[in-house]
Amino acid sequence: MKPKLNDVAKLAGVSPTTVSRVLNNRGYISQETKDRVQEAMQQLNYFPNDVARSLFSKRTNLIGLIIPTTSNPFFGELTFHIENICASLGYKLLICNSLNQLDKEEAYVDMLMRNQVDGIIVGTHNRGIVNYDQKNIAVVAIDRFLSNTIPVVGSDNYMGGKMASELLIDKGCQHILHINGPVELETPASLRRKAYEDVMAQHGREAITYEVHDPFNQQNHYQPIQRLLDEHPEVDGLFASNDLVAASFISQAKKRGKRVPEDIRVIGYDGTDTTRNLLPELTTIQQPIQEIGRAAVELLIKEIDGQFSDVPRETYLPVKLIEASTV
Amino acid sequence: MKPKLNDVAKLAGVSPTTVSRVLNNRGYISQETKDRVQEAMQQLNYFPNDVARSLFSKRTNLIGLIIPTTSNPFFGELTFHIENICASLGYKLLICNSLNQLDKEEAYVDMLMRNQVDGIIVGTHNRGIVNYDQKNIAVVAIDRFLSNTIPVVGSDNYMGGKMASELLIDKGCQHILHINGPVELETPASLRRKAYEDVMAQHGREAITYEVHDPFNQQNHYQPIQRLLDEHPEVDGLFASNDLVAASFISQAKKRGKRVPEDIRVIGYDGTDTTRNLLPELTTIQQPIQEIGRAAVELLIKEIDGQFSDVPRETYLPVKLIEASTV
DNA sequence: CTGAAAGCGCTTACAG
DNA sequence: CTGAAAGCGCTTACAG
Repeated sequence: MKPKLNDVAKLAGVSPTTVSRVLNNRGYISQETKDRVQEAMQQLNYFPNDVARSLFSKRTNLIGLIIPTTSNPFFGELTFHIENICASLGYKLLICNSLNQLDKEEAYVDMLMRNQVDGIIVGTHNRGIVNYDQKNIAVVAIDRFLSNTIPVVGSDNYMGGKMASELLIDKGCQHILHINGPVELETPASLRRKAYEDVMAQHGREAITYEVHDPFNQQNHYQPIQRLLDEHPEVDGLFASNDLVAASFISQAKKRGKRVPEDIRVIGYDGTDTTRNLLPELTTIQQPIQEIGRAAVELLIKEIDGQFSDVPRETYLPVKLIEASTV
Repeated sequence: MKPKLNDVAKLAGVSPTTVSRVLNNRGYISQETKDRVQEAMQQLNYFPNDVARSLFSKRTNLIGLIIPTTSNPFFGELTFHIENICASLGYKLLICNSLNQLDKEEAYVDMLMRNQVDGIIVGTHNRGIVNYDQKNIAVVAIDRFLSNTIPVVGSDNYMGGKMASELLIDKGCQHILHINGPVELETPASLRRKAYEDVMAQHGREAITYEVHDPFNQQNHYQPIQRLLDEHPEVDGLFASNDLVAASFISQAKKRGKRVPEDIRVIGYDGTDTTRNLLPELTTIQQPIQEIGRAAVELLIKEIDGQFSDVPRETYLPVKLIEASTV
């Protein structure tokens, strides 16, 4: 059987109270008993049961992370950074891949609540249906407005969309199209689209956006891209709202004999390490993923600690243009 | 305050025992009290505290997953599938990115033990230093021999290495080189290398392997690949032990004016969805990631349930050649 | 400096 | 069919 605090107490010839005290380094204890207790712990190979501690303290140091899927490189890297930062601050991560499915997200939130997590970081699309406000728990959202009170962290989407669109203009493209996820005004990411539309308007161009329904599922890229290429054979510039879609577009365009960048210039969004490794030719707007993760965790912990007033409602971190050879 | 079981009991006018019984649907209870209790739970918005339950049951339904990093597409996808399968079986995943650092891995194992996880899935390289055998906990390893008793799950590495090497031979390559991680005989993945060496020997060729020290860090690809290209300008076939290294190789070779596949044929290993999306040209050996995840979880749960005799020591799942245009 | 008691929110024998 | 009691492994007032 696993040794428990009481076993240590007996072996050391002290009360459980005393063992707890040396464990938590709290209160006055003579060096002698401290040594004796520590030796007993060593001898028994004792380690404390955090479940019991949590029951008492009402703190689990557990954080729930709900994202579409770690399979996606952006979320895979975000998860890595968030976990890393959590670990350095003494928090542990419970991971939930919702695939943007509402029923799954709800089930995950229930699970997290029952497990008494101290807070939740949400990076999914649920059209605001899951009501986090009523849950009475610390929440931070990544790139998504969940409610009027839940803080949002993300990249400077408008600036990113602007930089991408203007770059295509500067390169002399005449027919610049855009591919994005489903329109949802509540998402900061739709600002990428807004920026594209604004830039087009400024230059007297028509803004044409095609929608990919679930951008995380590669299967779903095919159809809209085919339609786009069919309906707009004149396209000579494309801004995709994420790198995977940009990659799909490039493949399909090449299959039609189009050359990139000679015939069509392409720019993506995200700039993950994985994309940079696998497709270094892709010009893209790079999100500061580590910083987004850090900000999300730090703000969440402030909420957990009750310092709500220190938490800004919106935090947008700067993006960076990575110009490579598809543009 | 969060309502607790006792609050429900009071509101329903029954004992806590009864509430617990309807919660767990155990024992005989009249339909009437059942209804009354359920109504009280609804009214108070009650949900049970799993921390308290775990303390009693000595079961957390928590599984720890230790991997190098979810940033890597293989591990990102593996994590997704593992979490998915866990969720469908009522288990939750605590994620640990060790970056293959021994001290981190040890700290994570400690943390997991204190949190009373029911089992651990390990997918990292630690040269067998962390002694999982002594930890007295259910463990399954992904592609790694942790000890004589810990079950291993992985792809059929030898077959994969053989298929890759033979394909290059079949395509007429004369100078086939290999890039792999650090040699460590304890890892099943070194079978990819062994297969390459065997195939070369069978065809009277010299086997030449270059090592990338930490294949998960793209920075580390550069030097060995440069050396390879400097020292073996005659190379006309390359088998890389993972797709990211293959991608790095292709980029660097192209910068030297080499054409792929005309001058050098290249084949990778892993075949993740992300690679298939971003670099569909890459010929690769695809691992059955979902099946690996499923097997790992199912075996772990068998261990947790004490059915140790049903758990095979080694499970290797079949790989698949995906032939595209780099070969 | 140290210990006995009560309690964190549940569950399960044991009675009735 | 239902309840009082004890306990899961810890921690913290409260005494001394």
